[in-house]
Amino acid sequence: MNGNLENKGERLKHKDGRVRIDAQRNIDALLQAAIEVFSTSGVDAPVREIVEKAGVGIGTFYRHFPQRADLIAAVFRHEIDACANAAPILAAEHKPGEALTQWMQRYATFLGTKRGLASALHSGNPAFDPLPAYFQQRLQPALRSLLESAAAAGEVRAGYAAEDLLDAVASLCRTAYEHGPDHARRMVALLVDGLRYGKS
Amino acid sequence: MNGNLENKGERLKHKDGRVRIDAQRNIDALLQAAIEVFSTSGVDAPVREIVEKAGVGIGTFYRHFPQRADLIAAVFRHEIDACANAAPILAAEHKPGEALTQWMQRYATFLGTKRGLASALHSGNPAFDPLPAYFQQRLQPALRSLLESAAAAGEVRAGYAAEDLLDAVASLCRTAYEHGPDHARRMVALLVDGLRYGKS
DNA sequence: AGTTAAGCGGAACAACGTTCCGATTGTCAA
DNA sequence: TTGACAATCGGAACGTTGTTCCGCTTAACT
Repeated sequence: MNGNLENKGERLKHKDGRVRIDAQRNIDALLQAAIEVFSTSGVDAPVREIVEKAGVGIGTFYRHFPQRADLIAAVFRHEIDACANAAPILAAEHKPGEALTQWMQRYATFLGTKRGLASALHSGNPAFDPLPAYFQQRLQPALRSLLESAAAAGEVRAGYAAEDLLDAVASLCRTAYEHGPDHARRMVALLVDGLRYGKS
Repeated sequence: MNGNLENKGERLKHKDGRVRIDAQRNIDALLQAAIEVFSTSGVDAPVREIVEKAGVGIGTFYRHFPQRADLIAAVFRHEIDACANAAPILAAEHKPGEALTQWMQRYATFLGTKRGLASALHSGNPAFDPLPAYFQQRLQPALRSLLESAAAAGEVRAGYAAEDLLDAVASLCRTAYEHGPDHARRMVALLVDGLRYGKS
């Protein structure tokens, strides 16, 4: 996770290709405020509440996020990034099997956070269209790397695709979270232990 | 399905316990308009669009449905009633097994219509709280009656609870409708044929 | 027919997403 | 350093929503 929460993609600004520092500062402030407000008041929170917490004007908001949904999509991308970036960090701090276990729980937590966003994703708004692809593109390599390391170390069985595991945990969490977060954690742990079967 | 779309439950009006006929006429018009507008523009259609189609004022709307969600709930209840009331009619017109088959398709169609409402149900609005119970209370006896008749006639196997079948078809339709309405119909037909196994 | 309260209609309010534009300010050339 | 320009900023203002309010109308009973 880099310092700039969002580089505004590849859009070029001003004379050459850089973004003005005040603009970048406001973008960061807006994203940070949105993360906090969304977690407290949900994704339906008014734009004015976010801009107030960020300390910027409404016009500034709509300059960087032409539609409300663009902000939600940006927050979503940011959280995907944070989850994906956690993989190499965990891999460096723990043994391969333990890193895999912890990342799976991290992923499950992310899915739990995303609950409010799930219905927004299926709202048909075009702003959310690229998100599922981005989801796979970022998370799949992250998990695959952990998976291969753990398999190479002989801590888990090989032969399970990252894509399938991501889907399995996602559908597991969708129903499990209705029985409380603890239940979801146990089910995910159970799944990962299944990968360990016959190895430890 | 009776003439009055809605009797406003057990709420008593005027001197004794009756509702003024102009009020009842407007309630009927509003519900009828809502059914049409919801099927065209979805459940997010503006209140003003509904009252215009019904030919009444906004004040009249909010007199009978204090919140927008109350109208949605009333439409939902009405469609549940229509589905439940179809059971005895089908039972009178067809042989028990055929009546069961047709009602299941009728129920599946109802579930398809309800798609837009599904997300509204999980929105946390208290106006929708009593709906799931009403759903079971009305549909369960309707199906049980058809089921017992068909079993008594030796056309299907006995021993399957109405509640379980309702849930099964519901979850079947939730995923099947993403592959087109035809697919959902085939899956439901397949399930009912399963009940016939060894009988025809 | 007269009385009364329920019902009616729509202007008006509050909150929302979004647009617009004059004032501000970062950035580059000289 | 300074000037000039364009990107950026801020918030007033617009259009659309759900909802409230209240003077007028009318069904229903005596």
